[in-house]
Amino acid sequence: MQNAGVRQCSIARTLDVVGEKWSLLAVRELMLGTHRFDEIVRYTGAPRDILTARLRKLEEHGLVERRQYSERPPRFEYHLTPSGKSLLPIITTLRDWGDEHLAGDDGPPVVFRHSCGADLKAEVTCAACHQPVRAQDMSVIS
Amino acid sequence: MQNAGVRQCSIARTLDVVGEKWSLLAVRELMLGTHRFDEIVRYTGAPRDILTARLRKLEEHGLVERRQYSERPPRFEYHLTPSGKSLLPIITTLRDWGDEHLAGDDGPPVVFRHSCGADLKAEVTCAACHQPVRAQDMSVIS
DNA sequence: CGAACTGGATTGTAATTTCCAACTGAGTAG
DNA sequence: CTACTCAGTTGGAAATTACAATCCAGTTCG
Repeated sequence: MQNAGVRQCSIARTLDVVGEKWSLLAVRELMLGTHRFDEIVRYTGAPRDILTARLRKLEEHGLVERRQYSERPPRFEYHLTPSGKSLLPIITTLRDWGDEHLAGDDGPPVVFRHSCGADLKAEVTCAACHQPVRAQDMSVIS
Repeated sequence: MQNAGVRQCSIARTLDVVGEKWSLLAVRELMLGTHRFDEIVRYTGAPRDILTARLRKLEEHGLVERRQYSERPPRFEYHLTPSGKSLLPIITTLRDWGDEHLAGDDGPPVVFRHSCGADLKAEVTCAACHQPVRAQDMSVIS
């Protein structure tokens, strides 16, 4: 047997679906309300053919829905499914990490507004005790 | 000017650092307490040369520290810096999404234990109102 | 009417990256 | 002396990506 020892886990499985360079940026755009192919191309900078492939893959996995909004000429829009929308925590934690650790010397960050009125700054908390989670507070169960 | 319109944001910047296939898996291993090159190779399944490149890149960006723990023979260990440890929310949200949406035919092997005693299940909450964040509760500020 | 333009791709080719296997070098164990 | 380990490096094939050009079916402009 080869490949023995490779850790099978949800992290790896998730990365297989959304771990490629342009996938999460496309998801970002869809969350931001961009739904047309050409706009996603423009705002992400992705090569058109790669973006096509990524959108198809996201569709296959049920994260994205391709909706025809015009029959003649055939025109399509891309929308996140509930499954795709639930990537929000991933997007926000990525954004927050970048905000904190990479110089935002240029351009306005992507800002979400939460329904409570504040700009959304995510906190990761423990579902059991509701305290913010820090690396030093956790250990591994092998 | 070309490339006009590409959205500059923290999400893209973060993905430039940790957005490649093997980077986050290497970070996962380091969080799990794996610190030796060969072990990381074994547990992630990454090609050795690619892993070398990824670790170097993470080191460049200050997420990983390369420590020599034996001079003769020369032996090294990799450790997360505080900056690297702060990727925890990203890792946990990726894991949680996978747990929820991708068939875990073989259980969720990577489990963190929070200091409160519970298995860590992350919740993303709004730092202002402390309510869990859902996609429909947020809007975009362009 | 014809010309240019738009959205949504597909295709072809070149450049780049990835994968894999083999090899290196400095030891250590038997 | 031989085998084995760690921590990579190297070389070449295979796969993926980038980028530009093309296509098609309308729509709008003049």
